[in-house]
Amino acid sequence: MRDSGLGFPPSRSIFHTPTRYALQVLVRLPSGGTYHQARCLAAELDLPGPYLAKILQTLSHAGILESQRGPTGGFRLNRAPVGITLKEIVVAMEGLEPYGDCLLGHHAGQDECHCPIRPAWGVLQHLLTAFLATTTLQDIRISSSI
Amino acid sequence: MRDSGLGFPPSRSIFHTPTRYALQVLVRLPSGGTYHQARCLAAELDLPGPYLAKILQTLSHAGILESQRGPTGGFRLNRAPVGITLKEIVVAMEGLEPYGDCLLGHHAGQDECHCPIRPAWGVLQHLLTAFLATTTLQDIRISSSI
DNA sequence: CTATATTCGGATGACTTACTCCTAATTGAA
DNA sequence: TTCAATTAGGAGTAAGTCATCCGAATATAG
Repeated sequence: MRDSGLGFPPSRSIFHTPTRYALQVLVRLPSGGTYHQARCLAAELDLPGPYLAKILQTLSHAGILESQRGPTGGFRLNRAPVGITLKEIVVAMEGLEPYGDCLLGHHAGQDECHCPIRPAWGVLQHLLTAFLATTTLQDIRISSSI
Repeated sequence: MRDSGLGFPPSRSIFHTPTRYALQVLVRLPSGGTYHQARCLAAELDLPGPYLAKILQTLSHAGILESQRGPTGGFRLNRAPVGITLKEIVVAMEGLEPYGDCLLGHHAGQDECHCPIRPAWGVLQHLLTAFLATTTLQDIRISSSI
């Protein structure tokens, strides 16, 4: 690959790293029952332990996970998977909903930007936001839970 | 907005900043004629001057722009706008094509990942890549060029 | 009550991204 | 030929992201 001279990364992901880590854990967490320790989850998914603990803490503050300290403590889902959308997870991890801005960087609202790229991009933008808003943990759950 | 404790940004854009700057310039550059100086382009678009110059340099290396030094020098499109796709611009600025990876971070090819999120996400992923590959500068040109 | 195991939360360090500055190299014009 | 204007390109700075570490708080088990 050519070097642009600006130091750009070799790949682009649609989500930030903490969001991907959060999703990897959430799709494997069983819907109820006992608590799961951050360290064990990190080991099973081969993720950096202390960093994942922070992420679980963030999800806990957002009301997506429930935490318990002490022996037999850990994290578990705070609600049924059918009630947790991708959008809620992304907002919890990254702040605002992604795809809100114009492709060119205009900060107008989703339907207020009138630059020529909008007719084509607007359709995709609405599909993306709908995808995040309607897809729940129930839809992307993994059968072989931890 | 709540503080996640991880220092996440207040907004998410689908492209990196240099890519957005590049697009802002490219949609306004007339298809031929004289050269346009980096400083003037930056002033008109209210973008950081020396940084935009670097970006124009990158676009020049990628064969999207043509550059000329000295008085009356500057930058101009190297080809007809109909032949320059969004994908080419993004690849020039960011390296690889975005949206190649799985939402959960699996690095398998676009059709090789079999995690449960794929059926829903795969459709959107193909729409996005098609959007980037088929949309050209001709489609998003701005009438009131600089 | 004590010891142990776990989350909580702040501080800190590396690495990446965004941006600036300065010195060449090159071109056009007087 | 000389000078001024412009891009070329590298080093350097600032802010953001990713990740680790450590002590405090809390809950369970004996």
